[in-house]
Amino acid sequence: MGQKNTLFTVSEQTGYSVSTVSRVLSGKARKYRISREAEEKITAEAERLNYQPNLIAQTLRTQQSKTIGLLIPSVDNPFFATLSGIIIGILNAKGYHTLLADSRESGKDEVQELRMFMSRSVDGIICIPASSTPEFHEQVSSQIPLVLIDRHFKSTSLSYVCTDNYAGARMATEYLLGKGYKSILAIQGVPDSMPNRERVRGFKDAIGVHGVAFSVVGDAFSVENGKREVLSAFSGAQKQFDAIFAFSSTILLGAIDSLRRLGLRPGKDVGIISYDNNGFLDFMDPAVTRVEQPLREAGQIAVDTLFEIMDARRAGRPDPPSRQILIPPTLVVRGSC
Amino acid sequence: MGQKNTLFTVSEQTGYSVSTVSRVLSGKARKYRISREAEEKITAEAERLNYQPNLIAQTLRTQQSKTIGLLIPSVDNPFFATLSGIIIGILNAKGYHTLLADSRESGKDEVQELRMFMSRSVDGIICIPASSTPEFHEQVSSQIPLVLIDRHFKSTSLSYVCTDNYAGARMATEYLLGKGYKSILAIQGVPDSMPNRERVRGFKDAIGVHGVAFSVVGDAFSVENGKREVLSAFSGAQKQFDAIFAFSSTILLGAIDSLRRLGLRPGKDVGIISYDNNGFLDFMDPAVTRVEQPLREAGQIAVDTLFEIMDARRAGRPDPPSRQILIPPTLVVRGSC
DNA sequence: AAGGATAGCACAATCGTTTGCGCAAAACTT
DNA sequence: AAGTTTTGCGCAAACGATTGTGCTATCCTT
Repeated sequence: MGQKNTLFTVSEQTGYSVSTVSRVLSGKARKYRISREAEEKITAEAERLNYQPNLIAQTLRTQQSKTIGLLIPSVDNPFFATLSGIIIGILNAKGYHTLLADSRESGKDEVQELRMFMSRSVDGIICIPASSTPEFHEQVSSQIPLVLIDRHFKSTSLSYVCTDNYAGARMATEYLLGKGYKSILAIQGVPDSMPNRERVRGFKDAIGVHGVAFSVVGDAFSVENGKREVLSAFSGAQKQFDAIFAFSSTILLGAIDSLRRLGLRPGKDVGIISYDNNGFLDFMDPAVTRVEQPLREAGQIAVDTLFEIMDARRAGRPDPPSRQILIPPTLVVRGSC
Repeated sequence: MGQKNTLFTVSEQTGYSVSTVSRVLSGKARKYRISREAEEKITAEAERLNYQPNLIAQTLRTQQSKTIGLLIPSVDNPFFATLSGIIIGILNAKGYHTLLADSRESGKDEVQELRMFMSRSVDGIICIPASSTPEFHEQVSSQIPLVLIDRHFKSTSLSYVCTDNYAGARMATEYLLGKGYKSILAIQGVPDSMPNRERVRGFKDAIGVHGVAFSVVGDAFSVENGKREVLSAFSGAQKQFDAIFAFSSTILLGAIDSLRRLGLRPGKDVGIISYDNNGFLDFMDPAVTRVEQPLREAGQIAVDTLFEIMDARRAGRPDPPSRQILIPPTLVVRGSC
């Protein structure tokens, strides 16, 4: 049942042509002056056959797939997973479906996946970019509405909605400094990504004013990276730090793990502050002071922006002015520093 | 660039017919005896034009979309999100893309989404079912290869790969009992779902042997549910428990939150054990003893099983024998009980 | 009763690919 | 030189839907 029945089946069973059936079933009966009688017979038969339109054929014909492509740098990262979940939920509610792809933090893979989205005629794309330059995204955007989320590019007309990572990192760092910490280790994520660069900038600017010791290390938003960097920074005759700023909760976990291995108590021997929202952070030992980002709001704005572009293009209007939004994050104070 | 160029464009530019171009570009040049010369010219021109096949048209014609539908009960639940991530990763590596949908734990929505998958001509479906009966899934399965994961139905020929929830819950409960706890509160998730039922059964069977006090409450795999049930079980003149078995890590968080509100120390005043893997559980206060499920293995088996069915059907062979797998979970002992 | 208006529907092209079949020219046979 | 085989490619149908255009009854008008 289901997929087997096409307009043609209904057409055969009712004696009406495929075109008439199509018009009735897509709600255009009035517009095309189809008789009540025909309308009822056709609707009844479609019901009986459990007719479902073939979205593939529909897409080919109308160039509208009711599908949005969502491209993220890593499905494994809980931060991206959470954000994806939020976006998928919003899209579902709008009757859109989501094709989810993973660029594995690789610019090459990202281009691949974007090409794929185009081949699949997605109606729009939401992307957390992995590339360091916006050229390809801009090309894509000229064909398919595209908005960036979480990460953006320096000079581009692409619309984006991110959180203010500079402000967030600066706020976190100043909080640490206010607590009297004297040497701070920042463990960063993917160095080239805009949020990371902004966080580094915020961190350094905050430090700059006070002139305490610091170091920025690391290269990935992963648990492994957190482990590795803490091990190499705290073991042996290395320089020691009295506080750590983890740029993501995954990094945080790795860092804590290594601290414990080294016999250091996170939050006591070493102050801890982190980026990212995660329900678990409140239940850790100690609960982690952190910079939270309003993800739901960001997701909503991204979707809204995307749909505005889509609507405009469909109506033949010019794109709405590029919207580049930085949402302020929040410092959530707990007991880890 | 990109999407605009079709076989027809390349055909026009090279002077060869659309069919020849198609055969060359889909690697069937040899099979159809296309001359080297034609092949080279066409390939070069396609390259130059940056030709990308239109997957929608391809799907319509070949009935193969290279897309798998993944249906989960809730994108918000980190457990499902993690499992989804794993599956999407595996599929990506196989060159398949994933349409991710959310049934919101509703049988109605699930049917909707499955219909949608059929309309979209997905090549296969992986599903964590929300319905209580398998009828519709079986209907779908007769049209599109489908395997269940994490949850299954009582008597069905559908293939599934789940973890042994009975064994897991029994193991956890026996561990609690071994520790001397005398009254245990089990906070369950969605009552009708098979994993939940199995866990309840494992819990009760374990209890049965020892005859200690117990209660099974709750109705959702959510933080809220955990909060609510602990509040109502521990506040006022209510019966008190000396241990809690949370059927998911989300429930666990809620439970801990309420315990703390009530001035009870999780792991000290009340023993805690949980279901679910989650990197954060090791960093909580105290680290949580839990039943972990081998998700990566489960995902891999599900995908493999799905592809075997897909291969068989494509080759016109009968479906391979239904594969119903229960993977044993692991008890990870920490300090919370 | 002849003419125009309108209602009600079907024809056929189209979206971009794939593929069975067939046809012409070249190459080979005897 | 006539027939046979092979080479190299194009025609056209098909996948399932949408939609501009046009055709035929019926109806109204006078």
